[in-house]
Amino acid sequence: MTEESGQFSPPTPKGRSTRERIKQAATELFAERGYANVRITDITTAADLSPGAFYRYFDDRRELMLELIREVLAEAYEFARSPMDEQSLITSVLVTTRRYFEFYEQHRALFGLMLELTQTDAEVAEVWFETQRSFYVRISRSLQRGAQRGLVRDDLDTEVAAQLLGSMSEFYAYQRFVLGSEALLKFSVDEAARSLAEVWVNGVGAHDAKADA
Amino acid sequence: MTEESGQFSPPTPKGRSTRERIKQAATELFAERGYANVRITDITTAADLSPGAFYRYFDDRRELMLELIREVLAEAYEFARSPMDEQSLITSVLVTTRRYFEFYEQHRALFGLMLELTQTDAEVAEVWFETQRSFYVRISRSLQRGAQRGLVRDDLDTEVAAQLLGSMSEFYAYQRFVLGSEALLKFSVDEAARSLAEVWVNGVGAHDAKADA
Amino acid sequence: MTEESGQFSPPTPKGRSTRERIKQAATELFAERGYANVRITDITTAADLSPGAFYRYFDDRRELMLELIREVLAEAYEFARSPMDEQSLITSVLVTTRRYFEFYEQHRALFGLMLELTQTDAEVAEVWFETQRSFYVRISRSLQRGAQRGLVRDDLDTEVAAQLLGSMSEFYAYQRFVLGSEALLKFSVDEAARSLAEVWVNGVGAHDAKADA
Amino acid sequence: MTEESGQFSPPTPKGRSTRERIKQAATELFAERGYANVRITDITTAADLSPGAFYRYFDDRRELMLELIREVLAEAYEFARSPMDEQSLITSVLVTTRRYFEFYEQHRALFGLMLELTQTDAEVAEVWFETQRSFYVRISRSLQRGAQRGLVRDDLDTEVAAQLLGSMSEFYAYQRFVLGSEALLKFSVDEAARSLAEVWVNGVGAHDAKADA
DNA sequence: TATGAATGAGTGTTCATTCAT
DNA sequence: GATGAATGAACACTCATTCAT
Repeated sequence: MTEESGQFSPPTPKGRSTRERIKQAATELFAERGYANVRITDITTAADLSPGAFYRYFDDRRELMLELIREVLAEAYEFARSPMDEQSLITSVLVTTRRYFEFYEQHRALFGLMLELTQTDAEVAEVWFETQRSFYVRISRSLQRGAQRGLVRDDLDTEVAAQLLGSMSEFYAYQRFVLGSEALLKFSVDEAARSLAEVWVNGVGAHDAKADA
Repeated sequence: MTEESGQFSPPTPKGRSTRERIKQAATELFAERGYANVRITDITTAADLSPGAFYRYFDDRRELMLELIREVLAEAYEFARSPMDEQSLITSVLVTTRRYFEFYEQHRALFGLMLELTQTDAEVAEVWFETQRSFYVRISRSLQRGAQRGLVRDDLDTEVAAQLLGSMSEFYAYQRFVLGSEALLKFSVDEAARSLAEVWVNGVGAHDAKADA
Repeated sequence: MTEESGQFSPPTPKGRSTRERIKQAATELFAERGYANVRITDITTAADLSPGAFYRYFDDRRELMLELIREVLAEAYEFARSPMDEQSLITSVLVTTRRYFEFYEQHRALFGLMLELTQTDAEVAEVWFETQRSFYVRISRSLQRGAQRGLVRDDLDTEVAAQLLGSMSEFYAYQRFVLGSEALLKFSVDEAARSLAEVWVNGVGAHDAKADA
Repeated sequence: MTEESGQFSPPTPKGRSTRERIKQAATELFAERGYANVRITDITTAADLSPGAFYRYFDDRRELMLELIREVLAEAYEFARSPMDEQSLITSVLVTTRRYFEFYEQHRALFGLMLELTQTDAEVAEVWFETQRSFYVRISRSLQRGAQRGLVRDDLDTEVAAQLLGSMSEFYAYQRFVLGSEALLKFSVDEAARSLAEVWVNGVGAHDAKADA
């Protein structure tokens, strides 16, 4: 009656599978119609359940949504913390970018959800920012290492640069995988990843720029 | 019965001012709470009107929202079409970026609205994409001119590059001005603009990269 | 301010013409969509007026409707009181029926209105019943005269017969002119009138029926 | 999204009984006040339900109304198709008329509803016309058989006659049972039925009319 | 005489949520 | 664990009506 902390863990296998079915159904529906346009009964119907069943597993739609987002961001966080390959800068960036795009595409439903809700839901914003931070930190560190080895301009503010470069990847992925922006579809994901790596590496690389000649 | 297309144009000054008041109130409320959390009566109350008054001027909340977004994007479109200064590449990018950030900050309420809704509302997506396209075209052309003058690498795919660079600016602006992301606030807008211009120019500039040495 | 009895009589010619325009527009709209589906603004729009103008001439929609119905029924009442031709019974009935159908067709909009509203509006029912009564009286008297001359069965209850015969004409007219019932359209109005007169005259006529032989 | 055609069929007995309660309550209210003056909350209140419950069983007021009318007309249709007694013409007509009046009186609420709405609702008109058609066909056939046996004038257009005679019965019933027209109440239903049968039989019977002597 | 802006009560409808079965 | 009936607050939207201009 009065238990209200944390998420409900069903004791039986049947219960656990039902809970998963709800999450699965919700993910698909959110992707199709957006959070605002999905009713709880839509979810239960899609999961082949009665309306009442929902409340055995979640308090409300928001709780379910938060759980979904937390899960994907936790995975992304791990992803961001995995060791960076000690290859050449451009290869390294390329590999990372490709993996990132793969991950983003696979979870596009939830990334879309996140972007629909960050402005409105402080908790969504918070978990997202936290994950971003870990990405930015990772990029920033990588840039610092590059600077030490003379591969990266040493006058570069690695923090801002990391934010900018991260933004570029994330927004490109958002537009491509979530919005399906036609303009971007002219090029393959791989071409985009390659261009991105080039711009990135050049953007921060040490060299004799002629740009302002 | 008969399709009423286009928007209602009040014949009297009083009507016109009321219509504007509604738009103003709505913009503010959308910014504060997000589209999904604003009721029509919230808008009319904020505009000091009775609920019914809304429907004299708009069919529904969506129509109003679309008009707001269309307007700001039309302005942005003009902005994107204004001639690019024939200065040095980096100065040019810097100036443009600053102006873009200014514009974005000033209209952050509506850009936020747009990002909340693109996934859900096809018409929002469409007008936004169209505006983006004009930005991308502009950037792309500018890169081509740069390549002809030897300022920009000639092996660069200017279209993808334009999309990537545009993405970087837009998402940075979104995170900074709409979400108010703390991580970004460590640096001033001007620093960000400067870094962005540098990364950008270097990213595409002709030079002797040492990155892969 | 406090004048509230009877209907408003506009002092100026312009006012009078506007009042008529409203009545005209209302009649047409009621015919097209039925009373329940006509808004006051529909009427004023059709009459090329602003919503407020309506209230200069009528208290509300019901008052206007009642006036329209009263007018047509007053005319019908006069029609019912006009002297019956002293011709042969069948010719007389035929002529009357034809005239009745003509009148009904011409005013089908208002007869339809009446039938939509009698169940609901006691005043409509009352004025209609009164008019019917005068029709029934007339038919009844005519039957009595016929009986005196040996043209009509003398065992006939002329009152009930009058009601039945009146019902037949009125409902036929309603179905044909108001509802436009397709089934009835197979025959011309004239054929229907002729058949009606025959059935009628035979139905009440003195004769040696073989029906129950 | 997907068109939900047909009516909702509650899976449990409780649901079925609630659905019936709504229909019952609606029928009574429509009879009392007319369709236009019955709110959905009036119905749910009368059925001892909350407003929302209505929508579990019906899409809107119109759907409910259509179902009620369809049901009564389906029953009437069966009634009209039941075999005609092979008695003397007048007895046969009398018996049928009495049964028809009984049926009409019993369902006066819905016949009233029908007449309020035929002008406005094309679907109501359609189902009504169809039922009428079956009545007319039946009368027409009966007249044809009578003509073959010499009981009915052979110069009679049985189709028009059937329409006229049907109209007479139907409208009489409408005025008497739905409107409760005072003028008609002077005579008992039985007297009316008898007179109607007489007029009817004489109206179409073979005989030596003196009417035009 | 006419306009059109504004009102606000009234109503239909949705949907998260509860609960008896 | 699951159902589905029922609730009722919330909200969108309509439209008769008033009134300053």
